[in-house]
Amino acid sequence: MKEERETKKRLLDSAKAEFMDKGFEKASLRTICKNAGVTTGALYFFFNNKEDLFAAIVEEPYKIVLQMSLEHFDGHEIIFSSFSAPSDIEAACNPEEHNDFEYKLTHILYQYYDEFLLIIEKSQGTRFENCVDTIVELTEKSYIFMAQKAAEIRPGCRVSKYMCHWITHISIDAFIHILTHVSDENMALKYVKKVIDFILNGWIDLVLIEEE
Amino acid sequence: MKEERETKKRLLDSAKAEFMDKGFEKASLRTICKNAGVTTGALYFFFNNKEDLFAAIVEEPYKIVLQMSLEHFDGHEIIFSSFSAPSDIEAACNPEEHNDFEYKLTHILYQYYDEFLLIIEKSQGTRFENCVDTIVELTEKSYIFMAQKAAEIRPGCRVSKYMCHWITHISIDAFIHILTHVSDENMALKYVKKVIDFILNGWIDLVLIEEE
Amino acid sequence: MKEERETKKRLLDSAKAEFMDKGFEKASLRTICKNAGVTTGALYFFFNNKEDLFAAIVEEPYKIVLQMSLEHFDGHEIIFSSFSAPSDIEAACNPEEHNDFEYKLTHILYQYYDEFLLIIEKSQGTRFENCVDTIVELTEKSYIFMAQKAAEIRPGCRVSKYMCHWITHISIDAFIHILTHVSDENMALKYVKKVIDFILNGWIDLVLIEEE
Amino acid sequence: MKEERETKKRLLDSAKAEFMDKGFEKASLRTICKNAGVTTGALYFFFNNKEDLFAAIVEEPYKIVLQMSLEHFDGHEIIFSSFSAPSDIEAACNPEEHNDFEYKLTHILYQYYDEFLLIIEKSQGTRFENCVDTIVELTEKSYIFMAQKAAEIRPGCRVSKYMCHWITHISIDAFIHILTHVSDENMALKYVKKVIDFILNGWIDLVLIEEE
DNA sequence: TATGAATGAGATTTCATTCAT
DNA sequence: CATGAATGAAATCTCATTCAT
Repeated sequence: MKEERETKKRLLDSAKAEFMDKGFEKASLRTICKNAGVTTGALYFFFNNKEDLFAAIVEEPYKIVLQMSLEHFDGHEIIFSSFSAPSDIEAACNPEEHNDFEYKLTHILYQYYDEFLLIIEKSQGTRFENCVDTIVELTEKSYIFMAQKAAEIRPGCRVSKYMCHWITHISIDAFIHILTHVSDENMALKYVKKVIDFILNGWIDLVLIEEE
Repeated sequence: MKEERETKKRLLDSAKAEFMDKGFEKASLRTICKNAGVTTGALYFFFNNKEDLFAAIVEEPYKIVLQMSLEHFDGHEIIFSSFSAPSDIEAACNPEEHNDFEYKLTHILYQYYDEFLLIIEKSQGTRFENCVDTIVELTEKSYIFMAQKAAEIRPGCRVSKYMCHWITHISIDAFIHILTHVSDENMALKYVKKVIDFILNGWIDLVLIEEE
Repeated sequence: MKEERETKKRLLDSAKAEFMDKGFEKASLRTICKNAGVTTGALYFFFNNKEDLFAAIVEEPYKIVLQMSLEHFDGHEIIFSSFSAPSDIEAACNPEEHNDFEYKLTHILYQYYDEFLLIIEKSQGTRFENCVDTIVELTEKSYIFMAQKAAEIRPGCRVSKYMCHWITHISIDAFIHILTHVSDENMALKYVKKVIDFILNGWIDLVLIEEE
Repeated sequence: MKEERETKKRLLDSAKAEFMDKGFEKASLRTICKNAGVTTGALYFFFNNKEDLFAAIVEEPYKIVLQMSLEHFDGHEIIFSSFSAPSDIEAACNPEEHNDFEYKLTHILYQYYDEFLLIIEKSQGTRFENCVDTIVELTEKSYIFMAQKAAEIRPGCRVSKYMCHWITHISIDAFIHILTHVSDENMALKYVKKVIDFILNGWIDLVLIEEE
């Protein structure tokens, strides 16, 4: 029993190192098995194939973030739906409101540091290669929703879909950039705050276009 | 003579399609040759190896952009060096000043649309895989230089290296995002302008940190 | 278990035949595998690469001879160091003294007949291609040492390094010549003896030069 | 006309360098042509194929040596045929008698230094790969003839074919060894003399076997 | 004389996966 | 639970040679 877990764990550790080193596609199952001290056959007892092995490493952390995001943005929409006065939007753009989710997200990212690096930088060739896009799409809806609310209040303005997409993209990309460039979580939190400020400050003018 | 060029051109076209489809590493020389209607040996008459073939497609466009950027940022530093009054920086941040370079750059990117897509998204495994980083590094110097000038004028402030890096990153990344999401050059130009406005508006507050 | 060994053995046998036939470089792994009745992939389960396959055939016999030689010549130098009278050298040149090592060597060579033929004549392109030179270098030291002792006793004489090298070369080459021309071990032994006599009779005059 | 010769000469020079560097089989015609400043097609105007190119470099020097040897050994046999007294053989073994041919041979070898190195060390895969054996066979006849004459005079003795072969082998091999280890012709001549002395001194005892 | 394009067969090596044991 | 053998297809690259121009 113990040994069983041992072997599986050794395989996962070895795989993590190999995937991190070479990326999914160039990683060699032979090497993974050799470093885990088992033969290739053993690997196929625990995992169905190469991608399954990769998934066994990254899937859980990814699901956590996905779930967190879904819950957050679902809540978001409910709040936005009740907006009526311009001041509501301003309030929603108040950075303080954001700290909670973004900080929790940052914490998760650093908790599963290796796993998210794998998803972000080494997942090409797996079903995780578009995870970031998925998160972007999910986040995008909120931005569009908020932008539309803002547009209703500012007459003569319409929402630029593309700019909503871009601002979402850099919002998510900021987390990735910080994760891949800053190893200390506390430092990361400061940068996250700075970036949020920067984005919230300017985003409305960016996504709203004055009709000609 | 004509046929000669024909074959090389057919190979380049076929290669472009295959690289675009599968990326450099997964692209198959066999397939490229088959689609070009020649044997693999023929390919090696024109190109030394797989990477050389890739380079034959993307090198020239890349060199153009690199050269353009070098010249632009060299000129930049000269201008910045002469700054003395705070108003100079404000003037430099005036979006109008930027239009020239950024618009020319955008034009080049769309002129060699396929080639830059290859560099950006399909060059992993070649010496072009870090081209974007190279451009970022090159651009970063200007941002840092400008930020330092701004810090001299605002007492009690210092420059955040990381934030300079990030703002450079999203500046360059914006071009990439637009190129990969917007196929019409005129539309792209509008977006470029919007993004520049957004960045120039907020960047100084982002890169300057108040000393505690 | 049995089959396992069977396949590896079949591969080694097939490889031996192919290397013998075409030499290392022109030998085809395809052919080796085809004749062994397996796919090329199978070969790479047992051996890392072409050279590893070659080494698997010849390494052990070579190590035996190398080890034997090292031990023999180490002992040699100890004996020589104690020489004082001219008669000691004469005694050392007594062919009877040599029989032991040279006969054992001959026996080993014939025991691994094919393997040594491969090393001697078919190893170009492998790390074994200079094995003979290695043995020559190793043997040469003894000749030089003995020659110097002889020179001390004959005043007005000095040692010709080149001639020491040449006599070593033909000493070793004699074994190779016999191995490649005489298939019967007993016959070979007689020839070895004859050759040793011939060399020992004349070598001192050959390697010593009268100073002018 | 001049250019024509120029091209052919450049090809030959380039080929000589490449063959010397890589040996016949690993030499690349592409490289040879590139270094000669012509295309592969041009090579095939002057030479029929790779081997023909090699032959164009080494054939003449080889023919000279072959012719010299044939004449020498033909003359030899005539002389030997007239032997009757034991003293005749002793006289024939007098090293002075040999100087003439061996010295002339040495001179030729050094005159075409590169070419003979090619034949000796780099001709594997061409029809010249057995040139040395050919010369040995040719020389061997003389040794056997002389040995038989000697045997007639020493009753109870017979000739060892193998030993005749070996002594011939080292006689020829000595020239090769000197050529490949000594670059100065005058030094080489001294070594040739030494070696001839060594061989002539002992060879009769070597090739004659006392009948049991 | 010489070019330059093209052939076509060959080489070694890598790899995820399967399966009987 | 794990072994270890084996598959089979694919990969890039090299090369001597040919031939129309």
